[in-house]
Amino acid sequence: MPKAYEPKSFEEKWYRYWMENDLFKAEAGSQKPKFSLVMPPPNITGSLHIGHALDLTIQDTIIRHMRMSGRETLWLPGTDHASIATHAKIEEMLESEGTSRLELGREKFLERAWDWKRKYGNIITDQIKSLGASCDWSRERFTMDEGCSRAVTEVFVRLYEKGLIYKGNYMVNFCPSCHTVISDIEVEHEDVDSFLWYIRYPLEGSDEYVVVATTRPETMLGDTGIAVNPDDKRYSHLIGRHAILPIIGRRLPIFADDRVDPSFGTGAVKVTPAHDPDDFEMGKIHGLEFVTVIDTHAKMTSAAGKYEGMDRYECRKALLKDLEEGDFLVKTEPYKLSIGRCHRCDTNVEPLISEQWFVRMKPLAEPAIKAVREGKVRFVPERFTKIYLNWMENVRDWCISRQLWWGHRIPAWYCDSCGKTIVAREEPKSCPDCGGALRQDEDVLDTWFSSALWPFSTMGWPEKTADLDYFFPTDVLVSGYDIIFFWVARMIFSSLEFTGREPFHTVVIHGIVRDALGRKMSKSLGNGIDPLEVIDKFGADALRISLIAGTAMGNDMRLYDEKVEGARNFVNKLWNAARFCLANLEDFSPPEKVSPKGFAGRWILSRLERTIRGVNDALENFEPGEAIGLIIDFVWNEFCDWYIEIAKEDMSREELKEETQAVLWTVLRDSLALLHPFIPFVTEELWSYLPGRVPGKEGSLMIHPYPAPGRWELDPEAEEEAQALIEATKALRNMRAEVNIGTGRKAPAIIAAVEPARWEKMIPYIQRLAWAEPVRLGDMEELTDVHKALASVAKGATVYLPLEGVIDIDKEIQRLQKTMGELEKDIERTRARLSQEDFLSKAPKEIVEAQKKRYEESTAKLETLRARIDMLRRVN
RNA sequence: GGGCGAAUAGCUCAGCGGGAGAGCACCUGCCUUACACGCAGGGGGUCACAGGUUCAAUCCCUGUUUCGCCCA
Repeated sequence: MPKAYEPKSFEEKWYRYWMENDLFKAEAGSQKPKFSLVMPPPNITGSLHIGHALDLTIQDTIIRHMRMSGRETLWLPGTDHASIATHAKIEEMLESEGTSRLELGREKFLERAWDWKRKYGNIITDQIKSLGASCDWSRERFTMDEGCSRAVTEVFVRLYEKGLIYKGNYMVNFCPSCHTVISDIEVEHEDVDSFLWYIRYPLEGSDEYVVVATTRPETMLGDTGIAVNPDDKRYSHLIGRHAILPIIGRRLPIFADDRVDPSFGTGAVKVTPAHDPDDFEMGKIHGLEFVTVIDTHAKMTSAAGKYEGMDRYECRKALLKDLEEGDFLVKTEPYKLSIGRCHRCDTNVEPLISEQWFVRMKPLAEPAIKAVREGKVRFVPERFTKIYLNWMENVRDWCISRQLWWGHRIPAWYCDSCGKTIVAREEPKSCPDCGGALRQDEDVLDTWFSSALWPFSTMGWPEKTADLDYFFPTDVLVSGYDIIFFWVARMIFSSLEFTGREPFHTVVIHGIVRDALGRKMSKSLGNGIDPLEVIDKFGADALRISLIAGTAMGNDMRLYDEKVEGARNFVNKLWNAARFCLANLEDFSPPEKVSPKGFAGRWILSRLERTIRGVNDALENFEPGEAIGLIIDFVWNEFCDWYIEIAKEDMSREELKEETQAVLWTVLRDSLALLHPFIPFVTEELWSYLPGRVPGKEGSLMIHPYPAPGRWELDPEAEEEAQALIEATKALRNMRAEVNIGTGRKAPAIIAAVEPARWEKMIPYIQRLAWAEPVRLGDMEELTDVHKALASVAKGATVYLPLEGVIDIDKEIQRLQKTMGELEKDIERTRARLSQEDFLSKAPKEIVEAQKKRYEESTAKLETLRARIDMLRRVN
């Protein structure tokens, strides 16, 4: 075995081993209770980023824990076609080849896209493997594969037939750069510093004018009215009159509408029904003309007159110049305004009127709200429930069509002769009404329309399959809070609508991984951390620990090298602890039953039991950070720091050797098992060296039972004895450090105990742990005049460090007084508490008892110290 | 404008009604035959502020401040 943890030497080997032995493979219809998870499908365009690594690590921890706990587990992986992103990628590629999708045509374009998918689409799945993800690759799915596509069509047709999908002309968000409409939640709002331009509109048949303020002057070319608030006295005389649109010369009716905020600008607003959502509403109500002046490429249309062909911002510049020259521009003032940007490309979104497909959300949202309210779907942490409900309760219709080619093409056909629309599962040959030729809708569906079906489309829905029957509904869904609306919410209502079941009963929400400075990782900042590089440098297990430990579910976390380094150091510690154990287990074969007689063995097993209980509790509550923390603490600070050191002593004693071996073996075995869901590679590697491991795949740690509560005896007496030993050892080490006696250097020690008999067996350990030689044990009552020594109090004993030569009495008294000071503070607090009637009567019994015990122990220690100081003073 | 989260050691963060914790950093001493990716010892905190509930508050409630996020 190598002297240090070298992840590269075994990670690949074990993943291959698990795969070759089908250990990730789930069996539908198994006798065991099932536990299933679907993996949020990563994008085929992307490579594994640190957010995936976090998401996957949490899932793998959960699924491995459940698998070891005896469940038939399915973790279903797959990838997402990512309509916009992939489409853009292919277009980019075509552009670099000097061609374009329009030149190529739809069919050729799709061929290229599929080629691309086949070539690069699996990069990410291979990367997932390097993390150790134990998902069932035999069930891997792709949102555009045959089955998932059939589910999409089925869902579309059913919703359409139910009247829950409709097509219509509405104001939508158009991304001029992606050149497609996007849904409301794909628009990101940001406050930016801009201006408010005040423009003078002359009144018809008069020298007067009305001044309107606007944040988007270029849209004025499409103005078809002016609105004021009905209660605004300043403008009531203008209602019913007309203004003349500068430059264009259009007559604009002036009307009242209570949507107008009188405190905005001058209180009079220009109305551009074709380019603003509020104006769109007003335009419909007041029967205004709709003049589109900006097209889908964000260029000015012919209706913009001389500005035709200009980009919207170019037009703004030119227009403002013209307005100024024509004396129409009254003033410009700084203004903070909220702009909408495309989620994917950051381009300013353009509100446009366009004919698109929508999902009617209200009827679908209702059951989805109910399911969460009734606790049938539970969010962890709970606070995300409110976020979900708030969104679902105010959800607007979902625009699902996209002006792209890569994706699920909308199963709608139009008859050019009679105008009929046919929505069907199979392509119709001709118009059923008039027999005319049909043409399919050019658009594809929003990617999220297909991922919304993921939990059941992947299991074969709408067919009745064995997987669906056995593994659906799934149990848990793990996801980041950034896609609660995009994905989680949509899966819930889709599943309820089409399967009648909740897709999962628990949604575990995690935060996002940030850089060392707490910044969100982004391509533009270039601050992304590549998980593969981290794995290469520190190992997958180290990365996994650093993503899980020390963070609470739902909170953001920072990641940086020092953190991973710390995690790696723990794995190395485990490695070496195992190396020590194994080196001492060469002639050992596991016994039927392990029940140590010595206090040390009883102690560490008792601590192990407490750890097992804590870990199981934490995992049940989806607190993997808490769980791994408990194990690390146990392994490092109890097993390594104390038990192994004690075992070194016991191994040298023939009568204790066998028992000690059994304990070392047991604690190592259970620790590896406890750790396996978190750090699968190194634990499986170490497991393979463990005596008693069953050969073959049955012996894999992956399927070894997870340590469950009740495995070992709690032994408060042994814990107390160990505590006393540890305290005495620490007291001695402390005093030695005080007078610069280096570690390893032998120095005598004296222990004056209340019950010396109980300390006799401790002496060899104290000798070893505190480099004490010789150790003299005496009765506390009798051993009171130890001169020329430093003293410390431990539980039930005074510990002396005798020194040759003269000790500095004043300094020693000072040191003891410092300890006394701390004790006094504590005693005072407990004393005050214990003297309160209310405390004694109202506080729980255990608390009162604990306080009493604490008071007594502290007072005893204080008394000892006081006596010691008196003695020193006397001698002096 | 509405909602959510954070505020705890120099830094990063756990904890959360009864003794202020970890890792890193820092200081001191050690290559002690598992581990220097380590060992031993140490310093360091009015748990943001102000009220309230309680026998008891870092933890629960109310308000305030600062920062971050989501929604409109």
